[in-house]
Amino acid sequence: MTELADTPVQPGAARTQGRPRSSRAHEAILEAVLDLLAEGVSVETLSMEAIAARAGVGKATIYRRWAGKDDLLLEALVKLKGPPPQPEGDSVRADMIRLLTVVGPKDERAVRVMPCLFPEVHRSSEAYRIWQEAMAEPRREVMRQVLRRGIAAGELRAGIDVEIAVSMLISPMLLHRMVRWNPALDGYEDLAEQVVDVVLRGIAA
Amino acid sequence: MTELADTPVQPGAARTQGRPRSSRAHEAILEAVLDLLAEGVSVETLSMEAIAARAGVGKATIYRRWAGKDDLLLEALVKLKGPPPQPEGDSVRADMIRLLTVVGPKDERAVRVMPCLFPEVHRSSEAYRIWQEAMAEPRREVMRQVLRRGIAAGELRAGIDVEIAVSMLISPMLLHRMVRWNPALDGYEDLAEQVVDVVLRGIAA
Amino acid sequence: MTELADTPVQPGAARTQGRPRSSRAHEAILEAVLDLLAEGVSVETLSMEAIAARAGVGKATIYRRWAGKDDLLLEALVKLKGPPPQPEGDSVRADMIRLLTVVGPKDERAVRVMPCLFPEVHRSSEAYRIWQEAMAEPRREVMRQVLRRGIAAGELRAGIDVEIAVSMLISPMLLHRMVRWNPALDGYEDLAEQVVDVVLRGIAA
Amino acid sequence: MTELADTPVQPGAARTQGRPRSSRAHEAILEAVLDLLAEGVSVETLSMEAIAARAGVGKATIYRRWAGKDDLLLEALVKLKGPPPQPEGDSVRADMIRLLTVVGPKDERAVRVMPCLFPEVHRSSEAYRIWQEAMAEPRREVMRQVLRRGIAAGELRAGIDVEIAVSMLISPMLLHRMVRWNPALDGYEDLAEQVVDVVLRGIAA
DNA sequence: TGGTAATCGAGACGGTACGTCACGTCTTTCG
DNA sequence: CGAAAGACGTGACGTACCGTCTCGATTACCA
Repeated sequence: MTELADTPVQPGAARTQGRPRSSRAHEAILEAVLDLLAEGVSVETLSMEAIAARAGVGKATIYRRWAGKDDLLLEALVKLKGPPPQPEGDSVRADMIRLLTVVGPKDERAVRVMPCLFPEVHRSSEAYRIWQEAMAEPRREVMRQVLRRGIAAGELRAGIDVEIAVSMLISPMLLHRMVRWNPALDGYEDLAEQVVDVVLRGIAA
Repeated sequence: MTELADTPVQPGAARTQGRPRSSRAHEAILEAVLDLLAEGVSVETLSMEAIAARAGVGKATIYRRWAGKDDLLLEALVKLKGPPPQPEGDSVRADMIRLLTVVGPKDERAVRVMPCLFPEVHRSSEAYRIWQEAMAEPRREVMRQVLRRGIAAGELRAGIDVEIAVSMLISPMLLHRMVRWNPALDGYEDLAEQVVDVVLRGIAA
Repeated sequence: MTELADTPVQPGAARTQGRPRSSRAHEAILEAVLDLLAEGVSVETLSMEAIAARAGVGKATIYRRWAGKDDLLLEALVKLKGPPPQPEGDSVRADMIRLLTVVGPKDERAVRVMPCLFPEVHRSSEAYRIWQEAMAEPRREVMRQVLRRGIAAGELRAGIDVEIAVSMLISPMLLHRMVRWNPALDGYEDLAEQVVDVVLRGIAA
Repeated sequence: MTELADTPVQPGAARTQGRPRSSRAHEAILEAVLDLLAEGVSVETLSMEAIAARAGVGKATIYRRWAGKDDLLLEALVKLKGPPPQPEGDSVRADMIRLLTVVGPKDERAVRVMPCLFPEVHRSSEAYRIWQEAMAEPRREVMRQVLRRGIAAGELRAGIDVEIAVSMLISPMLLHRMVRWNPALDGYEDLAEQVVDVVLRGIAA
């Protein structure tokens, strides 16, 4: 295969000498990971060799950038999820329901990958940090703002604990999407609505 | 190593001829899995060879009993968790809080293993089935009964959806224990109390 | 590929437990080495992976038996050379010429491999030992006997140093066959004759 | 590392444009090769990357000058050996013994490298050519002259084959020095003398 | 009581993937 | 434009496990 072109990655970094790292290779690797996952390869059976072959890249080129499979997977997933959705401000209830139900266009792959990140996130503090910063915290922050707006508007009680409310809203949805924790909920198309209703009533003014 | 004795396992099964399977080997294998996990071996780096060596058992003896690592791990975890706790019936609130905070004596190992089961549970329908039957459903059932008792006693509104309430109660605790999903909640020793309070107010009569 | 059958190798050795090593695999590996060499693969470009693939064997099966490529090559060559030729006893001169010119049926491969053993023999004392015992010494011994018979018959001077004579007879032939050390000798079909004549005259009675 | 100065090599060559090649780099590379060998790195484990690093040179700078490792090694060895010794003319016997026993000051490295050249010399006709021209032929030529002088002086028979005599004299010494072909000769400090005596007697007038 | 049959620990089997290393080439910046 | 630096695709290295398959040696049941 002909070698990848050479747009440098990290142009302002300390490394200035030598041939710069190819951004095309970088992208090709991340794309290969997501492609293979989309084709049904499970995260456990996903091999670095297959990724390298699919990306048309040497294994060393992957290991030059990421410490291991988990590291790579994490970045691929962060790239996949993209920025969190923004509330429209109609009402706390409507905003919340929308936030809990938005599904990105490629979320099919995300649903497959996310459960596989749990072991890694549980084990590595670095993975945990990335995961929190890139995925969890931005989404929590959006919900905090919605709740605070509700408090300011008098919809919600002033003394409520925003963190707990956020966790209570997201957790059931997350577990349901990820591992279908309670099969009895499978029929609920309006699960988000019901969760929001219970929590909002629980913290209403 | 000297061979394990041979108290038969599955004494009433169809296999009647030949040497019966050693129940000592069975136990030794499960113990080896839990020991290795307790010693800090992650589930991903846990190898069948290490298990066999630790248990003083041939690899074939493991594969004769379980289909693979996931299968074995699941059984080890079920054995570890034991039966779900029983409510004492004081009040819905007190029972719930107790159910959400009980920690078995060996739960240190369980916390380590559980996140690693998520990928497997997400992928394999058989693992999902076992996990639901042996771990999730029994615990959900206990909580359902508490809630129904609350309805019968007039503490809770009659029309509430028990399944949703159960999921809303457990999910934040589960995610917190397993992956510390919201780091802001780390300081809450009374997290269970607060979650229960919000939900109960949300579904109060 | 179906697994190789299971005639044990080293039947009297210390290892008695476990599945015995397959002698078929052993043979297949050595054959693969010689086949690849015969097909023109140089010793430097000969890879363990190619050997394993050709032999239909896992790489571990090779490394279980030999420490590395050199070790394996040495055994393959010893197998290739076979036992040294035997003199017929006509006369010292005729016997010597025959010994110096005999070429085994597969010597084409031997000529290719032998020069490649020199670095290894020079570096590893173990390789040196095997090479001496299996290849060099048996051939030297045959020549010693011929010379001693010549002394006993009065053809050769009694005080000659047999070791030096042997080295002087073999060395020019060896260097010529292996690296064509002196290109001016290329045309000599009767090189062995001439070498023998000079040495015999030099040590004649 | 600071760049090497740039005294041009080949000042009169066709390349006139651009920066001339640094003769310092050339020397540094050859020195690096010999240094690494002297430090015990075997020829097989000697890597171009290590040479470049030791010489403070980019790999491309090496490949710009030599086709590969063998090419480079050959030049390093030729540089190491230096010109062949000159006979003093006392007598054929004394000259020969001196020629066969001279050991250059750095021959320690030469002894290590020479056996490693055999595979290369056997395989590559280009390596063979360089080796013959730079190392073997000059030394053979010196010995031819000594022998011819002996013939002219009536010391040696007129009809002898000089090429064969040369090969017979050098070969046992070469094999002994390089691979200790016959361990029984290890104790001979006067091996050269004995070899010369046998050959001279064999070709005496 | 002696044969039959399945299991035992042990470890070799053909494989796959690992993470590293070196190859020889290519692409930067610097002098 | 040559220099160093170092990334590139390639491919072999030697190791670790995978899940399967012999081995000889134990057990139990059943005749």
